[in-house]
Amino acid sequence: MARQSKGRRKLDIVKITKESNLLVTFSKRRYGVFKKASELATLCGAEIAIIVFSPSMKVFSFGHPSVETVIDRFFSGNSTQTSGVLQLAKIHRNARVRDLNLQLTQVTTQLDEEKKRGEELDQGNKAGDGYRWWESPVEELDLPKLEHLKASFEMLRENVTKRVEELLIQTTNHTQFYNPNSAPVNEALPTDPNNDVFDESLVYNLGFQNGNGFF
Amino acid sequence: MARQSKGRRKLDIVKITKESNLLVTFSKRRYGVFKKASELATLCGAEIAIIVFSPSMKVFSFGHPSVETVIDRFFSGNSTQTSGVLQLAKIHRNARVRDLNLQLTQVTTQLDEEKKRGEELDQGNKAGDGYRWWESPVEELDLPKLEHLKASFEMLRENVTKRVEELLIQTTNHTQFYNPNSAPVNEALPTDPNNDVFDESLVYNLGFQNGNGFF
DNA sequence: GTTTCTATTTATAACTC
DNA sequence: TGAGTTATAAATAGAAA
Repeated sequence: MARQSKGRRKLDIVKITKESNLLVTFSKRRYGVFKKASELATLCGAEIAIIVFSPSMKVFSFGHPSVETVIDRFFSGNSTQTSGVLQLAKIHRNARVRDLNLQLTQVTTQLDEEKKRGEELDQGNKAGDGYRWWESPVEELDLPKLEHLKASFEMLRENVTKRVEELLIQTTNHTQFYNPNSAPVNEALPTDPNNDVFDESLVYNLGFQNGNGFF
Repeated sequence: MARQSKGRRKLDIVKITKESNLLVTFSKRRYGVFKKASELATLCGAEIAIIVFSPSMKVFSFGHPSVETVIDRFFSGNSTQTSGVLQLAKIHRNARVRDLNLQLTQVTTQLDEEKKRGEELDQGNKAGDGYRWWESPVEELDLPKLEHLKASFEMLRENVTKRVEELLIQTTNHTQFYNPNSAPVNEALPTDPNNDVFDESLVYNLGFQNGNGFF
């Protein structure tokens, strides 16, 4: 007699093309991830926050003890009045300066190697300040080096972004669109809990029930 | 010959008491959750951010395309539109289109002054092979250079992120900054799995006010 | 703290209703 | 849509290195 199902099939981890399958898979796997997270929190007493945007940009979240608590802690849990997230990001960054210093040293070594390699390919133009080391391939880097590189990159990017911010505020009249020192000007966060996108996800989340107690 | 292992045993989802086991389990399951998240992102084109605090309050995070991007979008409450630094970049581009020449002139003039001032402070510090130019004051760079730099960051970011994910799961371990004024929460984790919450976090999130300007 | 090696338990892809 | 089924792919507990 014919099998009802071929059972679970191996699946390559590449974007699912078939829309219907993608939807089902997203739903199942999101559930799976949340469940795993819940178990991790319970088993190990860990705190965890997960935010997921579906392909259709719906929001789903899981937090133990709450998303806010964890994210707040992520940014050093030192939120003050103005410019909350920005301030927290700064604090967090400052907290890592010591580590970054060490990392930068290692990155320097790595970059010197890249630089040297680049010079072999283009003797005349790649030495000195003009050498665009960041365009070099990263395929041959190992994980620790990449993490160092990334950490350094994050700091530099923040510095540059901050500077661009300053330039914009100083040299243009667009501060009404973005002013890090004032309250958000748009509908950034609704005040009414019954009137925002999170509630929608809440409704979705409440639709789940399982025996593992993560709802 | 006796079996080396009894194989996987069923495990109740309650807090692990044996310290050594808890540690091992945390490590393995954290990896598992991150991997699942990575697959979800790849398979479904979803955006996802995870932040985990270990029992010892070390931080681990995973994000696709980045933790910052997802959190930023989450707090902006606008899942269709960019905000924060991304919005800044957009505004920036618009500003350039509208008034490129004037802006550049102004910025150039302004930066020339700052550059001069910076050089006075930085005399003789910039030469040499080991000069870490990315530590130099960003104030000395002009707008075009900053933009090039920023674009390069994005490229590097993508390369590195992609590579790291290939190598498995990006696991960023920050050293947590303790706030002496805040009470430790990890001890208060419920042992009852049913105390885990999904929906409450969504409500509580509304208390987190500033959704703009992550950087 | 991590990783390897099994034996099992779980998760889940494809299908059905 | 959402909720089961089934056969198989994956994850992982426990022991040990």
